[in-house]
Amino acid sequence: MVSSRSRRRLSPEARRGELIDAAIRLLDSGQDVTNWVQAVTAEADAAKGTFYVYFSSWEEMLVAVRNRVLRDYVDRFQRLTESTEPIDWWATLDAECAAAIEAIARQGGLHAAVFHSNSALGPMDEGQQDTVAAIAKALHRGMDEGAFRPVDPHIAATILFSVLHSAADAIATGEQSQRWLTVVHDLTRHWLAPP
Amino acid sequence: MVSSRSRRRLSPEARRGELIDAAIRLLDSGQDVTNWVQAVTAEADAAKGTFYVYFSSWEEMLVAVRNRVLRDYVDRFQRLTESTEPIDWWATLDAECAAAIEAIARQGGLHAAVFHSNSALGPMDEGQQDTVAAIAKALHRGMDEGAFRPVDPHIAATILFSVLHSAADAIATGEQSQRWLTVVHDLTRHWLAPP
Amino acid sequence: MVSSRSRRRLSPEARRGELIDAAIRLLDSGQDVTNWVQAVTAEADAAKGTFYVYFSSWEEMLVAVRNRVLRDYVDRFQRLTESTEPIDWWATLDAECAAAIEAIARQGGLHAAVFHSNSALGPMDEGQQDTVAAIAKALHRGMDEGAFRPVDPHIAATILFSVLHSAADAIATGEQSQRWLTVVHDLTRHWLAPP
Amino acid sequence: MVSSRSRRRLSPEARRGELIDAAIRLLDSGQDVTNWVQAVTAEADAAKGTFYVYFSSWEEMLVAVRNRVLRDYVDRFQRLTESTEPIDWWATLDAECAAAIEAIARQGGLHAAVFHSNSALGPMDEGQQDTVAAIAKALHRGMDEGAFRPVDPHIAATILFSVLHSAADAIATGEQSQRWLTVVHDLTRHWLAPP
DNA sequence: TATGAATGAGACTTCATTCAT
DNA sequence: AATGAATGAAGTCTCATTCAT
Repeated sequence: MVSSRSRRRLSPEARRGELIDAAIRLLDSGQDVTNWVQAVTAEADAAKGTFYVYFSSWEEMLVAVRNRVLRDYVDRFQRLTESTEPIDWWATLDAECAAAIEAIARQGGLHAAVFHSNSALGPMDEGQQDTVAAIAKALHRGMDEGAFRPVDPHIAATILFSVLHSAADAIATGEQSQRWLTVVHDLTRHWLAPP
Repeated sequence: MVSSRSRRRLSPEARRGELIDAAIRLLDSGQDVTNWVQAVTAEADAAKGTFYVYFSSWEEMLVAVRNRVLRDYVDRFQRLTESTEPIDWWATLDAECAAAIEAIARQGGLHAAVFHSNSALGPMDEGQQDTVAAIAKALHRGMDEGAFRPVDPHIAATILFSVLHSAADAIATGEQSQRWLTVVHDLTRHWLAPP
Repeated sequence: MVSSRSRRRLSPEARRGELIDAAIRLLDSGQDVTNWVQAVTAEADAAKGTFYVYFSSWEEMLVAVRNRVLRDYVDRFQRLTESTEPIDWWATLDAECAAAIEAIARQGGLHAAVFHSNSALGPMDEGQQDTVAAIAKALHRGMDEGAFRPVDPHIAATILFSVLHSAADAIATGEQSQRWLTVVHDLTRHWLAPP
Repeated sequence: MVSSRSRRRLSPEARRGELIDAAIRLLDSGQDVTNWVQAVTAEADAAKGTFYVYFSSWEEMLVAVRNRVLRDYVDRFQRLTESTEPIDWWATLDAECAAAIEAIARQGGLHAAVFHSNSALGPMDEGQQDTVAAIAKALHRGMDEGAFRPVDPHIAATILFSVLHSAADAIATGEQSQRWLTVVHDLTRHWLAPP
């Protein structure tokens, strides 16, 4: 062993953050890790025991990762909903779809771990619900302003979320992103545009 | 405690079938099993070692389960594609959607295991691809016959598959199935009906 | 590693017995073991995992050891109580005291582990209670037959048990057994002999 | 969460004393503590590291606790031995027995920890020997003054010590203290009273 | 073919102790 | 003197898989 790490004393937030960062990096990398705690602490240049100072189990870390990942989405849609400027809903929808697909497809392993994990967190856990709720709120406002046809916003948001995921998964496994973007664009137009 | 079972001699196919049945029952039950081989053999009233007579690893069993589960779907769509009768595409689509959602929602754990499994089989594994391909073929014929608007059949099938899953997941976690069926119906109409 | 142990297949009772034997041997040896499961399985020429086939934790093994050790005592006193022969109570008492002290002193580590363990088993656990009860019953009969002064049999048995332990501990740490035997003899005479 | 404590500066003796007090409180409480250093420092409202400023290991703390606990007993018997007043030996013996039983029974966990500890300190460790020696000395003087029958004082003291412990254990687990006191009283009379 | 006792690598976790601040 | 974040050796336990019967 070469890199004799010397005790790095950090503030709890900093260390916790470094651990989460390391976990995201590994999750994202798609490597086939079996010993996650060991791998993450190595990646974060910390001792194995340090992990358990901040997380009482690997599950708890997954929750933290999930929260950090979803926060991004929630924030974006929240800003949208709270904005007082006039919004070009269709341009925004297209942009968000493209951005989401691109982001998910890029960090392949991460999203699989965060969303497809068959761990203690069931399908549709809290974090995911928040995201869907944020999307629903935005759609709701778009309907109020007449940009979208009235449909159940919660269900529509859930479907949208799921479609974007499909697209990203497909793109991540090698399908052409342009075709998918076109189809998604076409789907949203036909589905949500007012007559 | 003397077990009532002692060397039940079965034909290999029968024994293998019993093991798969047992696995499906357990997978479907949604119980939090950690020790799968042990649980399945107990459920099938067989000894642990017997498992390895028929499957060389747990992964192999998962493949067998997956194949059996997907065969259903594939068969239905195949029959549709091969039929020479005239088909009422919209009635068929509605019926298939409703049936799929109902089936997936009912057997919650099983589908999670088969589709969301984070095991060696990646997202969009072979079995799933077969299913999607079967749906795509059916959609394709529907387009040829003018019932559906022309869209990329593979992508459309993938999206449909994913939407049905979302619906089933939502229903399984307690949402009202009627509302979802309505929205899915509405979505397919607007998306796929010719102008 | 040299002694490549080859899979020895034993009946569950035999294997369980071997493990308990090994545990008793080690406990008795007084060695300072930290990793008991590892040490016991090595001593029993078994794999570590085998331990957990028969005991779900080290505590459970301790209970088994305790039970086996105490069974001896209980049996002896039971035989005494159930005998229909006339009994020379004082000769018997002296003999039992000497035998008990000798046995306990000989297997120093074992009794310390079994009785002084501050583990989940509180002081005066079930096994110990059985032993005391067996002694009490014998004393009771001795009183009935007029050999002993009437005293509370349960309390007297408890005290006797504890005095014998003290004696054995003292002898095990090097004190002269003859002096102790004399004092115990003298104590029982004065305490229990009828006026 | 900002702790209200911040660098309470105490004199070394005071801080050491607080730590021992905290340890005694916890040991006495009978709670099932696994993490002693952590528990004691929390109880003493000090930081974990502070423990090692005053004790170089947990064993050292146990020694300190033991010394403080045994000092009480030793002092009482020492005073007895050194007193020049005439002593009513039987009244004193009864009183000491009752007091010891009561004290031990009350602080159940503490005495178990101090006397039954299966730690590095064997049975009959130094502290216990001091106590027994102090009792022996008192008995010795009582014999010299003709109050007690001559018996080996060291052995008698050891037995007495052990009997008192039995009584306390029994009372602590719910038996009636009055019965035990009576039997102990009766035992000492018959055993130690001159003819 | 069927069995189930046996295996052991390795995952998970703890906690006394250290040490930079 | 006091702190508490960091450490890592070492313990407990699991479970897919093997193999003697």
